[in-house]
Amino acid sequence: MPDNPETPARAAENRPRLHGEMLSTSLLAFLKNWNAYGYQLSQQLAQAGLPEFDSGTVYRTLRQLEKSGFVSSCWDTSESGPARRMYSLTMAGDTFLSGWIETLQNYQKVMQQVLAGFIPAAPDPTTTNDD
Amino acid sequence: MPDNPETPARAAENRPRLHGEMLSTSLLAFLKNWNAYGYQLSQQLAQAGLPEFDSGTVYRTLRQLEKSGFVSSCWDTSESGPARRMYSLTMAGDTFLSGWIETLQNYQKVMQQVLAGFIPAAPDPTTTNDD
DNA sequence: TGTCGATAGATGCACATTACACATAGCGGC
DNA sequence: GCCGCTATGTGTAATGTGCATCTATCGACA
Repeated sequence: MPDNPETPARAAENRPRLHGEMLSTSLLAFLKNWNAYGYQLSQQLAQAGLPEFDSGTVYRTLRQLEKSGFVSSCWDTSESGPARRMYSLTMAGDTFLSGWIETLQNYQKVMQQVLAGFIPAAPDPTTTNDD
Repeated sequence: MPDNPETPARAAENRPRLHGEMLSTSLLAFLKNWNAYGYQLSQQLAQAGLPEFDSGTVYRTLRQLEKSGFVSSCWDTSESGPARRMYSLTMAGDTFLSGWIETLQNYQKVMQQVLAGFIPAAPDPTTTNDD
């Protein structure tokens, strides 16, 4: 039994988080058909019903995606207000996004199968019957 | 454009990874209907078609899940060979898993809607037409 | 003019998470 | 004894993340 539920494991909170690749791929998805800038994307993530992401993390993630070659950016000063860094999806980003969609669908399929009991947890040689 | 594609961004590889909460929740799902131990779970993740996870990470993740109270464990010495740490899902783990499934489904729904063009990327006040 | 708030992007710091290599130990075959 | 497989774990460096904070533009308002 857990002796200390006071651990810094943020997963222990009530609200599940789907950070990491989830944020990256959400951003890529939003950029699939439209160009957008960070502030905009940050708001849309929240509006879409996804858990809120830290805006600093969003900006950083976008720069990382650019370094990886999945998006490209340029400054947009056509509107009033602070300049915006407009992002657009690259071919590499589109390819990566497709691969992710595949992986995600497989992941969800596995989850459903496991939860439905279609995948037994013990095809191993030694254990004849667990639990 | 990315000046240096040689960055350590492992996302630039061809194979998308779904680490983080994905590993935790996959483990919780496998433990939903059966008890199992780390070595077993590590193999089943690969057999299920999910990307391979580092076994050290699997063991550490299981300990973290235990600290969070989502799984409980006890040593199993009934079989020959090294002792196994048998894990089982707790009520808290089951609750967390349900919440995750919900979040995951919403995420995938959003991804599909975005990719299908149902969610425009610019409900903002200033920009009238991006791109 | 000066200040405030909203927009827009970015960084510093502390800590969490992860990959990779490696360590430990039980057991079977030779 | 030695090796390989099973089974679990650790050390460490790199990376990721949340939070607070910073810069800067612009409009409103006193």
